[in-house]
Amino acid sequence: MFLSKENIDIKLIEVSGQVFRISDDSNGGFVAVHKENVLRTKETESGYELDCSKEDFDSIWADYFDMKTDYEGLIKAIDPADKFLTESAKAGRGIRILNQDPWEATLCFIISQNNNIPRITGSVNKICERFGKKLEEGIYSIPTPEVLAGLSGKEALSGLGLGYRDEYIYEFCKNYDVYAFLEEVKKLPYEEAMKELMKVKGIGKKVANCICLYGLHMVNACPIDVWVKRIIDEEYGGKQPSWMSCSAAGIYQQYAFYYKRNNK
DNA sequence: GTCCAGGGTAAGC
DNA sequence: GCTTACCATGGA
Repeated sequence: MFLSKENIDIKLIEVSGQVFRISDDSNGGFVAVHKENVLRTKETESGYELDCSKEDFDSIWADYFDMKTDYEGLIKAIDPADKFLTESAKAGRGIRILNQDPWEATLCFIISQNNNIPRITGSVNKICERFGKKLEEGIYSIPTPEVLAGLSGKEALSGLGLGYRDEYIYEFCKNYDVYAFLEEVKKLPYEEAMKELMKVKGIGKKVANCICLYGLHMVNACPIDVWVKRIIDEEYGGKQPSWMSCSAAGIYQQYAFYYKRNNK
């Protein structure tokens, strides 16, 4: 089906640092993997040609791409006196906060700590290839927590570039009923969800905020990493701007993160 | 060789 | 509560 390019830009979403399961394909399009679904898209002038039916789009991908949220309205609500956020939203218009699978977001953002985006993507691809389910030629799902819990030890995760994070992943899968745990956390208000997530060894404040934002779609969650710290220091004189604690903080954070990392 | 990357833990104060 | 050493890895 055809998806009109109204406040959605898959290229920007791909490079915005929120997801590690969208990639370029060999002929100018994109491949997105969500749970065990694969979506191939080709960009045209006015939108995207998607290789799925309207029924599949409505039941699977519309929620994934967060089509119900009014991003245009959020951009209009930005204080015009805030030059940095205004510029960020202008540059990042089309970015949306995906509804990733909660376990996918948890795994990817545990890997993300003290790491960089190309390396994170590499590790995620490798762990999918080694332990995930083959969906198509060269495309694998995120491995289930059960599969990882069934390994003989964290040593079975070596060679994936995980570094010291291998233990965090293995122990979490071993000690928790991961899906049930994340479902319960999703029902909690933000502050309590953060508290529960941070009880897990390897999940601190920043990673917990990423799980809340990208996996549980709590868009008030505002992950503060080295780039957002830089934004606070260099763009706001060291004082955290009020939008970082508003009800859509995570969405504005995404525009700002993208702009700071790519354009400045 | 050093520095950095979407940080967190544990130990020390 | 707040600092600090240390953690594994590859690219710049």
